[in-house]
Amino acid sequence: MPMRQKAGRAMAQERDGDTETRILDAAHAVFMRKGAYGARMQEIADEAGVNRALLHYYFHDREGLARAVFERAMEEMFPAAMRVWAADAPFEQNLREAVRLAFDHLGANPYLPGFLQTEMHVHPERFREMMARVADGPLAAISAQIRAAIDAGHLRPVPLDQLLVSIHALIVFPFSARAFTETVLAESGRDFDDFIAERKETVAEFILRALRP
Amino acid sequence: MPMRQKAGRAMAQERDGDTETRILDAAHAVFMRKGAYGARMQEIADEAGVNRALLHYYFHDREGLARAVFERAMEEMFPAAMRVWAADAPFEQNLREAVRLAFDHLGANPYLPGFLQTEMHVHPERFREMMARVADGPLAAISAQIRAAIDAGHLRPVPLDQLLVSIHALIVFPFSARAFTETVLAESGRDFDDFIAERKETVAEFILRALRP
DNA sequence: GTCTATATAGGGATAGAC
DNA sequence: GTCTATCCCTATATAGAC
Repeated sequence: MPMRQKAGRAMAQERDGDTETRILDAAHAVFMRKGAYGARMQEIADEAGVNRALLHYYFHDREGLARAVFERAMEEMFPAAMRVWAADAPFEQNLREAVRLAFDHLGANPYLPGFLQTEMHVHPERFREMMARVADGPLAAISAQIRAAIDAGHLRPVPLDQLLVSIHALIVFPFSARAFTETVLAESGRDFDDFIAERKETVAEFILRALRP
Repeated sequence: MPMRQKAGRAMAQERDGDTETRILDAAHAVFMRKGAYGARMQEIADEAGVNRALLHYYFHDREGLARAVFERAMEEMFPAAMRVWAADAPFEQNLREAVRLAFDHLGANPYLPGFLQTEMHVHPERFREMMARVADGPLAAISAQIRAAIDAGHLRPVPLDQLLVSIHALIVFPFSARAFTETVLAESGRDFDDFIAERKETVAEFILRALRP
């Protein structure tokens, strides 16, 4: 139902990219702040510097917009991970690299996990479908490497699905539950970015030690 | 602003508890499903078996209702944890017990983390204030025990805040990111409840191994 | 305390001009 | 492609009867 004719270049607002992209970027920004639910179409239009009606012209309705933002975010998350686990390096090295990469990406998009969280709660079907399309590759690659490392005796045998969830939990949770994290940090008086920078190193270590045979 | 005169007992709908409690329970149930944002007041009223106007009578507005549900949920979460960490047992034993307890509670309220997640995103101030009131005690108790165990040489020295976040991540994330978890489980064809039951045992083990000196 | 009926606002979506 | 103007619906919130 959404119609996207990119034909004749626009003339007016040439600030960054074409109008459709500007709207998408604006929607992304607002959704990160307010969530896909509490975001007002007006606010998105303002942020994009266009009229509310244009949002409907390009994305039909709020759902179309949410879906587009969601899909682009997912597509950006996983291909990067894909490359790491495709590498033919030892498990330990790949893990460290993947963790570092994930933290860099989330550090640059700290509200992404919260948004995805909400989306996955409101539209679990869409999320699963999307995951299957974009994340099955990387997940399979990680699984294969873990299995191989276990078989080779480098890692303690652990249930694969538990480990996959644990790895993601240790990376994503500090962001998705940011307010919780900050409560903990209030004690030590530490800065969130600081905490994340340190975590980038300690998490891989934590996982590897837990997996020692 | 919310007014709660519990004076004269009600006469009609006596099904479970007084009306205020029934409304609160209903709001809890609906919020778990739809989130505090997408929930309709009508749906809550239906679930409680009362009229929409009564919701306003007791809780003034949707925000008041959300706050009440949120506060009760938080107050139920942490006192239980409190008791465990107050026990004068070895760290390892307390950890296993606390993990088991947490999983039991979340297993019975699987959508609670998602709800809290959203609340903490939309009202970070309220969340922090609430955390300070209800969770600082338990957190301090855990911290003290970990520090003592490290000083005694039973645990590898690790940054305390990192560990606190990691422990909670490993427990909460599978629920808060349930759709993600289920995607992972789709591979192994396993059931969510099954996965959680197993996790109750493996997570403590995972943490303790990661902390070996 | 609990209901019915109603005021009111806010926002999503569309029609149509330019 | 982009804007203005408007329709319409939904949900919240209140007033007032019982």
